[in-house]
Amino acid sequence: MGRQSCCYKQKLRKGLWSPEEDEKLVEHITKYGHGSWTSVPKLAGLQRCGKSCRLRWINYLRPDLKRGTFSQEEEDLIVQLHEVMGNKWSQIAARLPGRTDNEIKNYWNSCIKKKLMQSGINPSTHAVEAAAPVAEAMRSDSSAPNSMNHFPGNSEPLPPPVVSPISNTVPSTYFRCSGAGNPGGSQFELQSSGLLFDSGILQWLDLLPNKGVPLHLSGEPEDLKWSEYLNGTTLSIKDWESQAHGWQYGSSSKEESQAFSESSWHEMQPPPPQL
DNA sequence: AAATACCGCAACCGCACACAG
DNA sequence: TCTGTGTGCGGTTGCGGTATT
Repeated sequence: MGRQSCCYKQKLRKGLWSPEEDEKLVEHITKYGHGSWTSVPKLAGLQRCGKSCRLRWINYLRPDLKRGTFSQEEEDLIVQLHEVMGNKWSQIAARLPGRTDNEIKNYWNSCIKKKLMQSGINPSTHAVEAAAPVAEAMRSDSSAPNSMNHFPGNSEPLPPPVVSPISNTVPSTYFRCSGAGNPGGSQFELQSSGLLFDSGILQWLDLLPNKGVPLHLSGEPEDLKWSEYLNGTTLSIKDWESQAHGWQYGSSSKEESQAFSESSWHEMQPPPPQL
């Protein structure tokens, strides 16, 4: 027999929040901050447990929440981050400004998962299991490059392509690469799991210590250059972001990063993402 | 129009961890 | 070192809206 919930013990309200409750909670936190969550309901005059208040605030009432449907770029980023982090929704959410872990989790389970499965991709492993899109065909093609900076049939090293997530394509973990070395100006696709991550290019995602640091999504003028990765001048995403926005991130210690993501978001909001 | 199925999302549950006493 | 408390996280549930029959 499991233990009873905190709400049961204290005979507190459960279920959907009323507008009045929301108003009380917002008013209290706006005035005093949340401090200890267990004391919030008492101080705010709510018949709820602290946990419930915390969840309501984080997932629904926070003023910096974006709401609305996910953009294609957000979806792309979620897929890429999930490939690296797995079901670490809070860590993924920390890199998507204005989105909550719960929101991302729901979106993943209700939408992205299905899309991936329809594309023959295992949403857990991100491995291609069925119908092979272009990238998979390239992978198994003996003429396919064994190094990223070569194109099939071209033994010469190539000028750096610009990498950006493909929009409106499924699966979304593919990158479209274009550059002068791309014969005929056509585009080819690489699957991130097979090439970008395996080659170490995207391992920085793993290493990122800064929670709450939004990733730059694709777009001008900050597209990543492969040569920057290949020749060792790769910026960490932190440095890159700092340079791009002229904004220095704080400490990377667990405590401070947590403090950033949890309570200092309103004081240290980074520049809005270039979506 | 009514019944049913389906889906998305808000909220709850329970576990793990950190920390203070 | 142990214990209790607070907090955060991932998984799951169930409600309400919409689509379909």
